[in-house]
Amino acid sequence: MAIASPCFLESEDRHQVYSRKQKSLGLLCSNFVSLYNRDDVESISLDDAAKQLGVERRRIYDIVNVMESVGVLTRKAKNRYSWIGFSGIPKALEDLKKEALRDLSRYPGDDQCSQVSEEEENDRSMDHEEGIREDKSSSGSHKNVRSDNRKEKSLGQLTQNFVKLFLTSNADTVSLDEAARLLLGDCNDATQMKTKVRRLYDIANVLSSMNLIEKTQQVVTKKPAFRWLGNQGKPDMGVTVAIPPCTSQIKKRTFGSEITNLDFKRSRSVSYVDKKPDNLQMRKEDLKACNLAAQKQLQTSKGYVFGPFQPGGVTREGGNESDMGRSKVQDWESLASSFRPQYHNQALSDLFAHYLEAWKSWFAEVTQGSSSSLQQPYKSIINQLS
DNA sequence: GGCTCCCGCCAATCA
DNA sequence: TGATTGGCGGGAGCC
Repeated sequence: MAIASPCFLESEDRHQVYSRKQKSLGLLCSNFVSLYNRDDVESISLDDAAKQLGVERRRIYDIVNVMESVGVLTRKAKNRYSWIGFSGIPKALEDLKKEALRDLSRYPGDDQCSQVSEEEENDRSMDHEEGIREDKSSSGSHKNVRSDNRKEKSLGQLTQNFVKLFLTSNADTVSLDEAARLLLGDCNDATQMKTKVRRLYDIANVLSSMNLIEKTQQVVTKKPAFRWLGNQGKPDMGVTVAIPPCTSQIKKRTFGSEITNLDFKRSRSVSYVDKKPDNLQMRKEDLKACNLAAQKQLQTSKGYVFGPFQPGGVTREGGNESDMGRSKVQDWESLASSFRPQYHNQALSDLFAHYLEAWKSWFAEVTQGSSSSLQQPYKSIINQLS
């Protein structure tokens, strides 16, 4: 991690043009991760983070709330968080998925996520957060109601509900409008929608920067939307920069100064997308399949978590052996014999090895009990790839 | 001109 | 009661 000299940056700042991108929450999140994603980091002071990153504390609250809700860090005390790291994401997502499924069984046929989440949110604040943020103002029901209402609208809770949409819905992509509508339930108030979408933009930026989702377009409408990338964690953050405590106080927006983050394009790592069916309506059988897929996630010795595997173009559910198309098998076979990638990059080699393993297990599952004549072409491919 | 989302006000909550 | 937390929406940058 490179931390530029603050004073150097400040002198450079004067010649920089104000850019929104340089101050985005996503970039701030990347810088935050660069700063703290180390083995020796246990405790994080928000004051310190704000100072190091050259942003006001308010912005740190935004990103830690989102990060906490996906298990990257956890609140320890006032102004203090402990760093868990990206290894905490799979567990948090698993918990979220369980909750979402529990919600579904509690509200069969109800696709209004907001309604589901309200009750569950209270459960979470008690057990998941180990009572740290337990509502201590238990005297007076009005206060409780207000507090719950506030919690319910929190960025962290909204993040979890947003993530649940991906974990349990059939949609490949979700636009923020759709997400806002689903999370708001029956409420169609334009102002509330606008506010909710604003918050979802904030959340989406942070989640994108953690590679949990990526921005894309909806196929039909071409509207901007987000696709779930899964919980592969964050392999590498690259070089980022922390910033200008030379300017002792945070000023109001002034153009051409206060560059708090350097702009850099992170190359996205390969994503391992969870299997996604077609529409946003949650159905029990889909959820079952979704859960099954989650159980099959493979964790490599490197700590990366890969999504469920299935060769592209093969329909597994609802298909039978003969449907798999012998011609397709022949194609793979010829491809495997003619194309042999050489990966000099260790990460790619690991990834390839992972997929080979996944392919083998998928093959074993699919061909279980099938005729040996059907098995033969697959075996041939595996042998060649090995 | 609509989308995106930074920014900071200020209310709620905490210590 | 001062400090911390964070919901909220105005409005500016971006496309």
